[in-house]
Amino acid sequence: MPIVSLITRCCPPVLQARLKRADAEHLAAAFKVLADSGRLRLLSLIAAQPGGEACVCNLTRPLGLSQPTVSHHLKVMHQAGLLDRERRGTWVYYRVVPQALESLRAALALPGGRPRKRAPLVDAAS
Amino acid sequence: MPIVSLITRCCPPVLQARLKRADAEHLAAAFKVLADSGRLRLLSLIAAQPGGEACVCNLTRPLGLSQPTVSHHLKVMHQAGLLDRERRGTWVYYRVVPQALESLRAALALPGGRPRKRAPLVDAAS
DNA sequence: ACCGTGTATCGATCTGTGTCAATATCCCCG
DNA sequence: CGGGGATATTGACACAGATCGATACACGGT
Repeated sequence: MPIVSLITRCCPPVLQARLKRADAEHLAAAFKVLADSGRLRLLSLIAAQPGGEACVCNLTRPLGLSQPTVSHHLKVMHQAGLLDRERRGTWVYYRVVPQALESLRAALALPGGRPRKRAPLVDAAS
Repeated sequence: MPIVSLITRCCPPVLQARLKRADAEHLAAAFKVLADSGRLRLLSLIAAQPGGEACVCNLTRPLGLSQPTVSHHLKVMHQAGLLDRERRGTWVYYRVVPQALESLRAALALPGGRPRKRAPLVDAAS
């Protein structure tokens, strides 16, 4: 089970309740995945690609990392649930899973923030 | 300059634009601070304390870590800008800096989400 | 079935860091 | 100003992980 799925279903926001040991470890594992500049650039790069997807061949050069390293990072993020992976012929395409980032974002929510249902993302003014 | 201050003023959300190398490194450094279960539990524990503050002596035992280790984690988070530090007599009190977590949270915002102004941190209904 | 290209794994290395015991520093109080 | 408790620093160690070259695997075309 990808680590971010665990986050989504079990971990309250850090500042909202005393984190249980296991929850803290899950969250830490998830943030560890983000705690690398190469991976962050990969996420950003993939998301910026037309169609929101990219194959490894398009990612190696702009990152300045070797192909094995890029492949390794992609694997880590895929296993964490941050990236979707799809093979099409010779190429493998990765795309960002927005909900994954969203659940990590939720874990950092401030306690004051209303527990509001997800609805009103569209705000009235503008 | 604390790392999260850098984030606040320079880094766009990861999925919003291609991250520059330097921005990616700053963000990674910030997430690295969160990528430890002990530190997450410290944050959570401090925030849950009455008054939102805690001295080291109140943190060592529930974490099950040695005093030097706890002190080390607190220092890391303080230098990162996640914790405020105040000495009162013999004791040192730490408290969470909510905007710090907020700016990290902002970095994970989805590209669709509107760039809403920062204003409504204090919400009307208590 | 082979070959070439794209991707993943392996093995090795090297840096970073979480951890603790020991020790130093700071501060209050008598 | 000396003692004791609270916090910080130091030094050492072990483990995790980022990186790369070499190599294995997968797929499509010929």
